[in-house]
Amino acid sequence: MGKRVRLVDVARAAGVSQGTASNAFGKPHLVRDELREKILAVASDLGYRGPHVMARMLRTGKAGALGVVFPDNLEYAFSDPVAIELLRGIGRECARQAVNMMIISAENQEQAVSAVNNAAVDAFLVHCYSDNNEIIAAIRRRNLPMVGIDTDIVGATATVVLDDYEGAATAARHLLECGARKFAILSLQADEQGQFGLMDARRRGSVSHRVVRERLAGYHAALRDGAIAVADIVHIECENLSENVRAQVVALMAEFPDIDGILAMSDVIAIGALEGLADIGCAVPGQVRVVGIDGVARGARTTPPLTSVAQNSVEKGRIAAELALAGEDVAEPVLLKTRLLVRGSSTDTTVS
Amino acid sequence: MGKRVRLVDVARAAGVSQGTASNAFGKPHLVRDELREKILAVASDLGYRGPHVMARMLRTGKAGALGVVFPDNLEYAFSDPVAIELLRGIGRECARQAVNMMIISAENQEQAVSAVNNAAVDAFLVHCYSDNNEIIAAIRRRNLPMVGIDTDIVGATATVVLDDYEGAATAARHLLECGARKFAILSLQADEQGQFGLMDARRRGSVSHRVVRERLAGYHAALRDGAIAVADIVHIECENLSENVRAQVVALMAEFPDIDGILAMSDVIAIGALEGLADIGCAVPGQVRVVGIDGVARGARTTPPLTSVAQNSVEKGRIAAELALAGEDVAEPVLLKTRLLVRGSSTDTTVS
DNA sequence: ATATTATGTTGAACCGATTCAAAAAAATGT
DNA sequence: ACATTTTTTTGAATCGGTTCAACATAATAT
Repeated sequence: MGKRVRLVDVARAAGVSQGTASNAFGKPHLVRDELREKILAVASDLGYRGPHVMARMLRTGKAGALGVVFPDNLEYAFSDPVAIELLRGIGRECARQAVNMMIISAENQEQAVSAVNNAAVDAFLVHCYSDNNEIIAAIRRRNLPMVGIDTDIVGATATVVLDDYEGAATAARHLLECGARKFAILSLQADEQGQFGLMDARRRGSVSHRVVRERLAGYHAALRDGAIAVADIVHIECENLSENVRAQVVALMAEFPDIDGILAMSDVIAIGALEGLADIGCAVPGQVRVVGIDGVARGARTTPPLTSVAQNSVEKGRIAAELALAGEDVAEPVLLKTRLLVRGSSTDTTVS
Repeated sequence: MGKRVRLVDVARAAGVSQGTASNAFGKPHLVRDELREKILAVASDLGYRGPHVMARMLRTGKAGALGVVFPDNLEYAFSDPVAIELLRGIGRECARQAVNMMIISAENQEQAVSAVNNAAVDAFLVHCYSDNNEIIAAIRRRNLPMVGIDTDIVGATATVVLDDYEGAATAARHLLECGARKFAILSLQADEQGQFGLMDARRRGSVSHRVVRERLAGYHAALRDGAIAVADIVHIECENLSENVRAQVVALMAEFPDIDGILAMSDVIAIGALEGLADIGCAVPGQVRVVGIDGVARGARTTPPLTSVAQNSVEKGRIAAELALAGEDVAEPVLLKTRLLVRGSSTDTTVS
């Protein structure tokens, strides 16, 4: 049970100063070849395992890691297809910059705060929907670069968001062109708690999640331009889980059988809607037309294939990671463009 | 641009020793309430951000993080459904134990070695298929607990694997019962390089990936019991990507039109096979029966739904994380059981 | 041969906490 | 009032490196 061999032990054994021994490992070009090899040989003899990671971090102040936080829901990060794409993009940029990826994990708010406080990282990436959050406050206290994804966090170094307004408007315009006149909007949850079911005007007026607010505004603007009154739209707040939406849509169609256009704020929701419509034998796109947002891979395999306003989540994650690691303030949010992906759930004509 | 406020500054300003100031943060019960509140107040006034993470790590030697390494293929970790389930399980256990999850990321072998060397973690989890690897050597050098998933790593603290032999045998027995007599085995890649295409007996004899070796043995044993000669089985080595397998299967059926049973070593491969069979209008399960391994969610939605030998990858990840964080040597590999999930790709009778 | 520049090495300061034996203060028992 | 026990507080040692100004040596220029 000998003690760990330290750099100073190596230096002594090799008869050099500690500074030189350090350079032999960290800045090899500063040490004469012959001497460096001797030092390395001595180190190897002594069983030195190389510089102690934590000691190096303390001295240099660099952790070599990017913190990734999903405050809303942590298990969720590994089940939602969009979150996984985000992670893939983050991972890609981390690999490029030779930085590790620290996923902050916790079971509850309190634990998350201490997880944030104990994370040895150089910057934080936060994916969430709104700001009023203990965890965000803890991150802010760390005084490290912090980049928000899909949300405006007050005091963030940078923010990366989808052009949600325009994306939603595109979806709505598309359904109008396809001939839909009676719309249902299947919203993502509007705030931390979520009140699933019919969404009245008051609730729509106090949406705290940026994504939901913007998409709602985009839908409404486009529909108004198509001479649809907002009051005639049915709004439903959904959990982002296909299974739950499926049942909600069955109920929705029972109550409002004349609905012929469904605007879903995510593909997961849209897929749930397709399943629900299939359950009640409702023809898509014959009777009801459906369009989602995200453009997830699975949408290509549903029956009918899902029309969606696609985003590039991998790239979103990558850019966010890049900005976080750069650490420089970016005043304006980075706005990512969407792309309409027309498939069978909105119109028959484009059967490939 | 003042310097960072340190604990010693707080201690001085509050008129207490540094030790007491430290306790006020880390071991509150050791400090008189009144005094602790005063220290915290002074700290807050001075703008102290709380104990420096890296300094604490250096002193205590605890990183509060679990390293997760995917040496074979890093982008892959976020695209393979099984790997994601594994990550979910690891995340779950990390959350339970209030430990963060450090994903080691790198673009190449060399970078990965230094990523491993720079990771401030308390233990490593390695998911890969074989041992002869620079990265594994680097991890071993760190002298931290190391748990292998799906592979035997020499010198690992513990190993968690599927009961691959029995699982494969189950799959083969099932197809025999369904009446298949002429078999193709679609193998995962056999070693680091992978030689995709027909797999001759020599190559089958020198498989370095444990998973492949075991599953092959399991298939063969069961088929031999069913009076099928190994020489009559067609072996194909596949990349674990549905798209590639799809084309391989089209070619396979052209060359061996009498094949009526396909044993796929993963569901991703099996799904590719279903697609390829659909391309050439081959009836499943009428003409060819297919069974995969893994039991991924998507298998429930293919046409026909995929029969598979299911494993619980989430639990596999969770157990591995638990063992890594415990850090105690476990001599025998932990063997996880499989469960046959009969669906439409192997037999018509069980249409639900 | 001497001045100048480039290269290699040294040694002490520093990064910022936690820990623990010992001292001080407060509480309890007789 | 004194001895004993318990609770608080202290202060210095320690974790294990990296950095940088200063010094020494070697190489090149004049």
